[in-house]
Amino acid sequence: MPPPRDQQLLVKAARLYYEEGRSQNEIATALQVSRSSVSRMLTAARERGIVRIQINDPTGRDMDLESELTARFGLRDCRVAEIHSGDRPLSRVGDLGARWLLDNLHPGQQVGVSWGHGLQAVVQHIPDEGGLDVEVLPLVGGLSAVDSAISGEELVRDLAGRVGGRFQRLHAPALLTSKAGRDVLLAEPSIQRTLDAARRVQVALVGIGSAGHGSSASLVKAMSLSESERERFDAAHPAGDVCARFFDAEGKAILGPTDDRVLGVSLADLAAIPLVAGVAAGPEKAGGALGALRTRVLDVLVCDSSLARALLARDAR
Amino acid sequence: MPPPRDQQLLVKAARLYYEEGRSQNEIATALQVSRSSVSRMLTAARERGIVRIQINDPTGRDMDLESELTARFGLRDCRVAEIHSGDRPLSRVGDLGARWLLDNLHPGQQVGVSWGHGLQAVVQHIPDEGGLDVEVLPLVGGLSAVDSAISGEELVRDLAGRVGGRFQRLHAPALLTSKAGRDVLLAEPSIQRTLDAARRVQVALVGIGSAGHGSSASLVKAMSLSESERERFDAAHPAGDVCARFFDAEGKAILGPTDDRVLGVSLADLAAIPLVAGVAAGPEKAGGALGALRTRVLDVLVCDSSLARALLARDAR
DNA sequence: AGAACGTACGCACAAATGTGCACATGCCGG
DNA sequence: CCGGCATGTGCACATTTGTGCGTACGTTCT
Repeated sequence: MPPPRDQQLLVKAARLYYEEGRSQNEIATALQVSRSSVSRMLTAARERGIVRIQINDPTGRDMDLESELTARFGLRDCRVAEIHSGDRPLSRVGDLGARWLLDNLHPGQQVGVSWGHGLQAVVQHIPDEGGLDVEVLPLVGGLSAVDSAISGEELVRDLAGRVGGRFQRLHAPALLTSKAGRDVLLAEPSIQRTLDAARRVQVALVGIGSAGHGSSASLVKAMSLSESERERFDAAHPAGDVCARFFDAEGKAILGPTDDRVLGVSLADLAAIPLVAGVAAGPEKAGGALGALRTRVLDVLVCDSSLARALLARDAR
Repeated sequence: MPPPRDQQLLVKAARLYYEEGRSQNEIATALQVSRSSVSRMLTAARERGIVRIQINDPTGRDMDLESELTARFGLRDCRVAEIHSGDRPLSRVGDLGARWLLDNLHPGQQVGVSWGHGLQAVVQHIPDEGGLDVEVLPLVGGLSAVDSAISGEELVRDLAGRVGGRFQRLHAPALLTSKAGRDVLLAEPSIQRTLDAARRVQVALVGIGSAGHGSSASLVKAMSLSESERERFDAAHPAGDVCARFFDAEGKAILGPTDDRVLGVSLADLAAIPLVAGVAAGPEKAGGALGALRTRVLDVLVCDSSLARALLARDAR
């Protein structure tokens, strides 16, 4: 057999062609092969994945805000939906979130999701094509108390259906009325197993709650805090939550009874996940999103331009 | 001014050309423009970054081991140097590490580094070309007690010089003989500032120490532990360290006196950094590297094939 | 309004690229 | 040892792609 196509040579040809922009003729001379070989080598390089061509659609995105947010908050990636009057921000953010997820989720991986309107919007915008072979996991328990439209259970199943993957369920509520109650459930092998798997996902997609808005408000109610607990919680100045884990405006986790009654991954667990994306829409979420960014748990932010501007203004130095 | 080239159309053309492999003629018909316009649109798409072409050099890498490690330990990326008899593993790993860093470090970002032979090898393999405009920061204090060849101070300066960026110094030792001593230094504004900046880097590159080998051994000495402290430390079964932060074989951080005397970022700080890469070479590092992977602080591993195989064997399920 | 400019378009031609074919080379199995 | 068989190469030709030029159209400035 003749020597298998020399990888080294393929790489060299690809560099000359795609990076330095030389013609195949020049490359042929430089590498001492015929021009037609160069043509074939480049084809081989593309086929073998040595050359990767990806297209990145900036339509409807505000790249300036994206790079400012990326720099300011040390993010790995950022998607900002340009909102024109009349647009439904949530829908545009959902679209960008869906595209981000499809760009960053690779076959064979696991992905964890929380819940919320933002997440729901993302999942709705994922085309129902299947064939990705990923596993979808819930990062927190179910929420019966909150608006049923945004239940996590559904979201996990719907997402798995659309991308064409498997999923696991977490047969437990997200919020318990006591730490003891939560700990009993945590001891359940099936719950432990799912939660352990959730901690090991490669990609997590979470909604960002903001104090007093949407589910964040309902969450607090569902914990049925005593008066003193409630006071203690308020004294810590909660700014928002991710996966029902609250933090203040500086991004400091708020522990104590409110945290002990949550069944789901912790903020530290999230920090350990290689790629965590937060989704939020609307300037009223600025408080929560700012705190979330400062927890440094998020690697990626998907939001709309008005929220982006609010974040940059509030974080002004 | 006529409306700027329709982004939407550029994207559509790029998709048809690069993803579906249609000829420019077909695209011209489909989009109702002349073929020459299609040619120009594609050029524009490349210039505006809508189409990105990257080449990925698999030379000297074992892609099979890479994907196995990636899957097994939930990494975001992995580079495994194929070692043939006679190669110096460290040199090959350094080369891959350098290439990884150049692929993942973007202009305007900050990068944090620790120290060690592995890091030194990486820095040596970075071509002295400059023009990247990044800032290099030390993640831990200096090490005078350990082999001077691997001092972090030098590494930071050398790396900054090669990539052509700025750097900051941490005017303090990594290891103190008491927590009080460290806390005094931590209170220094200049030190606090640098360390704060180090916590905010977008990319971190760290060496992985393994208990009893290389600098890990010297580190313990330099802390001058009392007998009881030493016993307590050993009882926790240290498997290795990253940035002088020790952990056991399960990846659990080892706190206590040994940890309190370190001046540098913590494991939790590292977990919060969006992209952390660990570098290690040689199968004797398996213990430390396995623990490090299990801390889930690392997003990326750069190693050689013998270490990769040792890791997979030890982690067998 | 009209000049001056910048951008985009199509045509036609030149240059670059892809590919069918014939042939070389190393390996295997009878 | 010799005929497949698989892989790689160069040649010649067909197709595809890039680009200079003349033109059209909208914006801005005078």
